[in-house]
Amino acid sequence: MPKSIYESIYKDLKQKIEHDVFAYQELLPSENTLIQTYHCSRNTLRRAVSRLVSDGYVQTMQGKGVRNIYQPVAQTAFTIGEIESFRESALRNGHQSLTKVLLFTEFAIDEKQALYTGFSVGTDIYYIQRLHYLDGMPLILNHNYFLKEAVPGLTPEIAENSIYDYLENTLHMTIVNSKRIMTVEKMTQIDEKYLKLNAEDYNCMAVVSSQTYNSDGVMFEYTQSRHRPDHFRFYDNAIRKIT
Amino acid sequence: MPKSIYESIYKDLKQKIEHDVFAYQELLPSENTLIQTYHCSRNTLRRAVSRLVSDGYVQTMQGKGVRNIYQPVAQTAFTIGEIESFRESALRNGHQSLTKVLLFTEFAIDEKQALYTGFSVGTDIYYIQRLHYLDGMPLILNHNYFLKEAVPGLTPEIAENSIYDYLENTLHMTIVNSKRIMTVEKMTQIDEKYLKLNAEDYNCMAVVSSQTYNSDGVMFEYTQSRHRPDHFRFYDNAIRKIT
DNA sequence: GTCAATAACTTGTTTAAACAAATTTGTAAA
DNA sequence: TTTACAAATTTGTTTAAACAAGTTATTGAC
Repeated sequence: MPKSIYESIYKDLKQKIEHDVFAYQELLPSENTLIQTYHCSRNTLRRAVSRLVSDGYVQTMQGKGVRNIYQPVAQTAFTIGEIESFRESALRNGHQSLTKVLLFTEFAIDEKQALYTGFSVGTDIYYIQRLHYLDGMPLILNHNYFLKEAVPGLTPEIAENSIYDYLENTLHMTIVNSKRIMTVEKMTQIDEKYLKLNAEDYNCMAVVSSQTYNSDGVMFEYTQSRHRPDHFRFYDNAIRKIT
Repeated sequence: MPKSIYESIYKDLKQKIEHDVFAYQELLPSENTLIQTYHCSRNTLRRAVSRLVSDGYVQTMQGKGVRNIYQPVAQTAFTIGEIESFRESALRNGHQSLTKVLLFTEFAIDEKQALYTGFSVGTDIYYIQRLHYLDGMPLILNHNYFLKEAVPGLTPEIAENSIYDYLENTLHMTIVNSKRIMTVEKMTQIDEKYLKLNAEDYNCMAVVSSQTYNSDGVMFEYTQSRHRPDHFRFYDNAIRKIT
């Protein structure tokens, strides 16, 4: 339920673009026209449009108009590009998801871990290994490090369902942003074992390391997601920066 | 040279954050304070700050303030995250770059190519294969498809230096945005030959496929960049979307 | 001292207006 | 018809103001 005007306009325009109300390469109605359509101010409309620009849906051209450059992406099994849980992504793409908890433990961060996680030495952590299945096939091996004091009462049962659901709906935490780094790494024996891949085929994994912050500005999670390379796809839209 | 006020404020704040004028997890001065510092309106200041949010540099908290969450990333040889040429990226990270043209030809797009490039069937294209070296080591094998009518007068000599330099400074084209998809693919014999990797080590490549648009809303380039997996790093910051 | 209400301060949203800059359209002269 | 100029249309930038919503500091009653 959008709580602001610009969000609802953004969602409406986005939906119209996705459903071909405006053809590819066609110009959207001008700002003045859209202002009358939505009965809003120019700023509010422009705020909505600027988000479509960030999404790579449209492109604004001074003096000309706003061009629709949206083209639907061919969906593979798992496509990421936003902050969403495995469950959400699976649902959105119409797949069946299952999560198996391999390990659920807790410890304090040591010096080596502090380097790659970003947590301070001595921080108390829940460490969880989970295997995510999509339509019965193991796709992602997750190593989660959750800040213990920020995620009280976490249990293996919750981890088997959706931790993010617990965070947002039970603890009422708000997830804000997530810094992610994508790399390619050698497949380990653990990867091979759980993802049932033989290294003769692929011997690499797509690895997404992320640091996630809540609305208090606290980094409460570090996660390394190891993806089956043949079912991995990362989408991004970049806007040319000003020099 | 920033042409607008919000850009110069953005750059100044960004530079201050990178140079530790504000400590990690510290609050930035309040909007009112910064307005007085920069002698600008609240909207202009907020516009600058919102870009820092997009960059993952700061996080705004209603009622509290703006928190610095910037942490410098450990640089590997090649880090991407913005639209920039190989040359630019190499320079920025203080490395020596060299580009070798392997193939320079032209043809019309067929049906198969239309599917993955996004160009229409029959479109005239410059097709270029290039090998990018960083500090003497071959890192990236590029397959460029340039729209011929948008890039007139392209030569192998230009391709050996910087095509983007030619586009921007000679043709005065403005590059606006780029849709990118990151995947992991099996190493081909061509990859193996030119990147001098033996498949016993890594047998995969990090592949970035991109469609790039100019300021006229024309997709003028499709490129597949095949990266050596052990020197590849893709940085991204995601902001939680509204549902 | 403790607690609750109030005030002050912070960021978030929205509107209105003016001017700038780029493009397209219309008009009039050649 | 063509050209050149002016006008209209489009997006881009900036300012000002008002109110909303969340957090923190202060005040005052007990």
